[in-house]
Amino acid sequence: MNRQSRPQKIASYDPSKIEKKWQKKWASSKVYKSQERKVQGANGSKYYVLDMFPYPSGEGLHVGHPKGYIATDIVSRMHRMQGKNVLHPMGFDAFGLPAENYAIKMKMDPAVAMKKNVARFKKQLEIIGLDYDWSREVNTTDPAYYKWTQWAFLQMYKKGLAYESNEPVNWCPKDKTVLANEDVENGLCERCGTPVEKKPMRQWVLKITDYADRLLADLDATDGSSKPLLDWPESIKEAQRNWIGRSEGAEIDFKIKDSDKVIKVFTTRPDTLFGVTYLVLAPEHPWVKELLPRVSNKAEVEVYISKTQHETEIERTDAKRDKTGVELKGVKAVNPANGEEVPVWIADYVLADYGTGAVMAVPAHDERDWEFAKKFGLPIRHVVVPERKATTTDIAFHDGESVIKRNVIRAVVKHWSEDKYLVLNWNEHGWKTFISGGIEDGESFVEAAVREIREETGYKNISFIGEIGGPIRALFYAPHKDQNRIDIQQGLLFKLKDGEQIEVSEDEHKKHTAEWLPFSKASEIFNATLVDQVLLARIDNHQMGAYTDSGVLIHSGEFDDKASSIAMKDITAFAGGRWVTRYKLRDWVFSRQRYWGEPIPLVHCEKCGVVPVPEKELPVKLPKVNSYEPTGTGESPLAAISKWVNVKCPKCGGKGRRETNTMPQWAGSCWYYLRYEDPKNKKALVDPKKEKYWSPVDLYVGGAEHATRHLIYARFWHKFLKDIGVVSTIEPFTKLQSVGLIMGEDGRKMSKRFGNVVNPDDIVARFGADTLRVYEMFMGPFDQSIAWSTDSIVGARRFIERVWKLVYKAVSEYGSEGTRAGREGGRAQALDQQGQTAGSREAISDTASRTINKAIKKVTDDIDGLRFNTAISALMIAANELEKLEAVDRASFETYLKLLAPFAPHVAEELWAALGNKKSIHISPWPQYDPTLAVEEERRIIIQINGKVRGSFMAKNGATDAELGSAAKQAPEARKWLDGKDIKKMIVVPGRLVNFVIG
RNA sequence: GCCGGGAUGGCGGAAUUGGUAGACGCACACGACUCAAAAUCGUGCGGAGCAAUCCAUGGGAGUUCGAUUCUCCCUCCCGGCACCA
Repeated sequence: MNRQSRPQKIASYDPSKIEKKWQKKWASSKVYKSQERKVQGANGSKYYVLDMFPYPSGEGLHVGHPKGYIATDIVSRMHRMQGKNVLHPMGFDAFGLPAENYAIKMKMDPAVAMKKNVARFKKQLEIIGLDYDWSREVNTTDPAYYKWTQWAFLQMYKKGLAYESNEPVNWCPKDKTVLANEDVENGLCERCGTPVEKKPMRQWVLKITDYADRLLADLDATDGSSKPLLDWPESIKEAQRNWIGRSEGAEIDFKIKDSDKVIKVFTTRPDTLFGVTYLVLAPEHPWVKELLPRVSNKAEVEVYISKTQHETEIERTDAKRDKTGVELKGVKAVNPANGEEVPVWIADYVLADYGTGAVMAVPAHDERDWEFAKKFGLPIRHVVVPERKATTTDIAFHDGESVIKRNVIRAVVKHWSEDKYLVLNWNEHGWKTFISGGIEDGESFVEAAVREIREETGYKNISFIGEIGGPIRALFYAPHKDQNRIDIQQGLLFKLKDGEQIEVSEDEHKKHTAEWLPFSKASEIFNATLVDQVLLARIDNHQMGAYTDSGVLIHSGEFDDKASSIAMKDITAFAGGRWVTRYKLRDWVFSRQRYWGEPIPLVHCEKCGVVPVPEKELPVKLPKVNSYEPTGTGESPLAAISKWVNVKCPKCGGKGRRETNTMPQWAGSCWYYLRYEDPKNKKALVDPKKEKYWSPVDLYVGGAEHATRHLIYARFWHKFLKDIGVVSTIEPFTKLQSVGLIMGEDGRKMSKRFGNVVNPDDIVARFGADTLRVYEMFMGPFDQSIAWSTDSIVGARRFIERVWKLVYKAVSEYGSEGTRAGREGGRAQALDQQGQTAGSREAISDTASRTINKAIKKVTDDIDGLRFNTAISALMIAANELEKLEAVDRASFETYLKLLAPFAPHVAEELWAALGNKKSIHISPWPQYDPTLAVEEERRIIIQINGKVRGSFMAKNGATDAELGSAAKQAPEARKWLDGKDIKKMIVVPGRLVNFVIG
């Protein structure tokens, strides 16, 4: 090829020259504007791609932030080129603690600090070349925006979903505000890490629990077909399910003896009701105060209550901590199932705000109750036991024979010095079993066991270690007595002090001999009923405490012998209880005692009580104050501005006082995605027509850390807005994709604290925005956390430069030396002007178009599936293949640029223009995949011998199995293995492989 | 503890109705160009072995002609929930 004909006019790649130029041009020509005229278009043609809008902190962006924005940018660009009306907006979420704390630190007005930060963020986003429609920008701190946040709150208030409460709530002493449950992580304030205290405070609360069932159920809803309504990562759905924490169970009333009061308990295990041995109330339970006068140890109880009140959440909820509690002496509760009187305790392991604040304690079947009972010496009664049935025919239950029920002990005896167990070897049957026997009148379990051990083995110095969990029910046939037996077998663990023995009776000796079996040989123990195996497993796994699984009921009156799981509802009914559903989700504490948030639009009137601000007076603007510092008094700094606070009551005109609490950080983000659809509307939150056109969001991309806050809150608001007719869909976000973090080069989280922050501006300056974009998308699977590597980024840059050079092949090799392609935008010459033979031209363009065609499919599918790393890989492969060709026809190269355009919009646009195109590549039509081009004439067929790859050969497409088989047999690699061998079987996978199975 | 997701070369990662493991990129080595270096281009690059070949997708079993892919058990890592009755 004639290299001299390379056009001189295309300069070498210099991102700093082209990127700003195109960014300006795109903005001025409004390439990305989601035009209103299209709002009238067919509904199917819209595509709404949304990023979780940033919170403009003072630190600016690091390279991890734009990762999600680049992804949505790529997706939205492809959809735009595919002819859809794309909505890809951006805005800022700027109310709340972090911004306020930053402003206080910098001694600035939060509003001023926010403006500065927003400007900086926007600039940082701009240089990356993102295709946002900035005409739709929203900002949650803009009064024109928060007017509608306040409006939505008022609608909730009117529907009874916002209520005032004085319950104890999470209080952060450092940030001096109450926190929602969601803002507390392991008992610490999510923002500052300070241990959270429980404090009764006046606060506004949103009744999100009213929506708990819908929030949960719609996670698994389908869209009418079998497709899930929410195409969300399973991990996020699961996090929400956990957070909502639905559980079904029974509410059961325990009467207090000599009182008309009733203690309601909530339990998920009403089947264990007959095993209740005491009740426990939360120290805050309202009855505690009322019962106090009749409690004989009043002082002790009061000390305990005040102690628990002074604990932080982290102390209170530490499960590893020893159980504490105190009995309300003199108070008895009556078990409605059996009329038994049981003591009543208070203990801080029972939470006041879950269930009913009281539990029925069944130590035999609940680990916490077990621990508590052991510590305070309370009785333990087993009522649910696992069942084992003999299965071998000789000892399986015989139909028709009589059935005997017995209480039996099984003694597991450890050797005094070795890791061995004492078993009986039954002469007649050859069984090895643990020692067992019935209980005689007046004997305890341990006494019975000690007697049996002595009688059967002669060992006499025995010490008791403990019960091996609860009893086990065993069903089997005893051949020597001709009877079916139902044994309730209690396992007991012993250890011998020494080997001293007494004489064993002749009788016993005939039956069996004692033997020591090492633990490793435990499988030799006769296991027809499996009871001994269960005992060993319990010892091995240290499961000697509560039995928490289901099983068969005992000591349960008329419910004996029934399956516990089936008896649950019957026992509930029998005890006069109710079947109920409970959630872990708590109502959303919605007020903050801080300045920087939306004012809550309510007025407190001496006469009328709480009065909502009339809608026409919205927004209630946040006034300027002299001091932003939180007061810590339970009032926000707004309380100090008497001009603002003191208003006329909207209802009676009398003296009123504005609510001074503000909304939490998460308020504005609950509905911002709706405002983008109609950002300037002064009359409504969103115009119903526009809402109907754009909603729901088709793709939502953001951090997984929002799983149990923003994403639950937003779903809650959305469902409420649906209920009042503001929105048309039951869920806001159809598809959700979480972004994997970009870690620092040291593998730690990117943070100023670790000094490992990489600034995107620096990367753009050094390598260009296109390189940054390609690199971030190429790093690995999009949702995975991967460490940044400035070393590896050169790969992305090299790739772009190789594409840049490919343009020479496209414009010159077929063109004359007069080609003016280049920065002047001269149009490339048509293919056939140069002296090439038609045949080779065709061959080359055929190869090129096949290469491109493959890439079209892969790139399109991968962008749709958000597999950007493999899409880029496909682009690299295509570039490598094009490079090998002597020339590339223009059409193929232009198609290639289109595929590249979403990833590297500046380079693609520059080269596109260099080829003479006048309109932006970003509004050119997306290429179509041609399946006929994918059909190849020949394919490589793999030869396998016994499943191992031994060679390959080329075969015509469409060759029959027989043809492939004989061709494979002829191949030298196959001959080597097949000669002199018997071919037992031949497997042909058409178009793939031939496998010979030989002896 | 319960639930969800993972584990593949020196590194990031490819590979799905079970069919050539390691695509693509980084790093590295050698070669070309250069006075030299950088850049660029070319070649190689899982391990062992001169080779034939063998071993290899966290570990162990199983199903199969054939397993990174399916089943069971185990280990470790990440994430969510957690004294929620």
